[in-house]
Amino acid sequence: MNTYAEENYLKALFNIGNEKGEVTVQELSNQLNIKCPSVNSMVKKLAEKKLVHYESYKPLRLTDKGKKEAGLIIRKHRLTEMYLVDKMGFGWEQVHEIAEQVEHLQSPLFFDKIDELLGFPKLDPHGSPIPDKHGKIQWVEYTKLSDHKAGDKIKLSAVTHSSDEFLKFLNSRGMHLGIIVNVLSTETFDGSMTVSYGKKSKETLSKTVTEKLLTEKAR
Amino acid sequence: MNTYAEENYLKALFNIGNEKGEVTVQELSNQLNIKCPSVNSMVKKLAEKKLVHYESYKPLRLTDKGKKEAGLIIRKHRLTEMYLVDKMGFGWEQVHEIAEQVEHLQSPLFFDKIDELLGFPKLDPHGSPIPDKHGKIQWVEYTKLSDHKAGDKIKLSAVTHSSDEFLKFLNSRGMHLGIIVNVLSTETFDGSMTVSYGKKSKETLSKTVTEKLLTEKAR
DNA sequence: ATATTTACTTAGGCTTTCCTAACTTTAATA
DNA sequence: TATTAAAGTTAGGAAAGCCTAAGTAAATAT
Repeated sequence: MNTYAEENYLKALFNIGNEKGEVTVQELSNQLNIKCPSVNSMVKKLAEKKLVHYESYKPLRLTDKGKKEAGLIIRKHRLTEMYLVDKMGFGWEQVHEIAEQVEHLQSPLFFDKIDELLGFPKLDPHGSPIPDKHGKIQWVEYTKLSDHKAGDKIKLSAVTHSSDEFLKFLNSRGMHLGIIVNVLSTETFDGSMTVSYGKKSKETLSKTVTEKLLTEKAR
Repeated sequence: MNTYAEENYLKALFNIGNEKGEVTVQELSNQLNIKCPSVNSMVKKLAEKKLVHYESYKPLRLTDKGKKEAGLIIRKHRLTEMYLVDKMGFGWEQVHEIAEQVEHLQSPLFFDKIDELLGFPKLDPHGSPIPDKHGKIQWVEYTKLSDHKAGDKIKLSAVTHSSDEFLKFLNSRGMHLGIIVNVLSTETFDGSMTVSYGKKSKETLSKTVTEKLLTEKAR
């Protein structure tokens, strides 16, 4: 069994690894708000537990065992988020903080029940895939809204960041998963994009926003 | 804010204090499975935080502040148990373990929502009172089944122990809160009691059991 | 009243997980 | 290529929370 601290490292390793491929000590340090020397020694400890491939001065990688254990923590996180939104009535901007704590609970019974009550969901409220019981993730292919061009008609299917502020921003613009977005124009200068969706006939979104929005072809 | 360990001490102090009035280092040690010297130093730490009245070689008592904070933890515990039973379909024998972990979550939002979804319950699934938002407990007057005599007709309203085994034992006998119990006879030799309830016309219960069952006058 | 048992306390140590300060290795730049 | 900057590492230390061994106070028994 891993400690609370170890679980947080595994999760961060997993998330950064998926975004950027390789994980550096410094990125882990930033993500976790823990200084590099501390990260360094923890990572060596995880290497001893065969959870991380570690070589001095080289980037970090999770082992298969590490990936599995990280996946199981993320599974608990995402199941929790889904439960909080679907069954308890929380907004998608409220659930990350709570799930961050609930994910550390040790009770297969509890999470199996959540899974069952939700009908074995495949995605969390932010559109992220929920790892299966073996910690395996079924990747879904999304394209960033920022990669689209005028005339494209796509469905908003996921967000890459679940911070409170970002999601509140989306709420204030009436944006939620499932909406159909029409790209009206793009601005090469700053990468901003003008779109229409739902009742909004014209909204301009900065690149900071559009690159955090993931889409699928509208069908 | 108190640590996880501190919260467990506060809770134990509160529970033992309510059962026995005074709390000794040794009882805390037993309850928490932590050796006396460790308990001693933690208790001194809690005294510095003004949560416990501490004098060398004297029994321990929670301060008002300590009682309040302990009450708030127990509130979270009992709200959680109620939620697990009422909203998630767990059995009353399954929820203690889970609530033991959930009670440490720091999220007023989460527990307020639970409270609301449950309709602001006053009792948990074991009949224990749920402390209010100020940590104050509304004591309910119960009498032990073991204090009753032949001819008494009472309602089973609470249990004093929520261990898995004890509750499974009650389940196996078809006993649950709310049943009306008729005391048929008592045995002075070993304190055992023969009762009828529901579809059971004759069941004998040992004193070990009857003194853990709390009753109200049946109306 | 003294001796013994029991309960509590002190002393010192260990592990986990974090820190700062001071290197060392690798990568980037001149 | 030599230098500098950046990233990673080692050394040493602190706080939390536990432990065992040994001592002291209080309660009990003789």
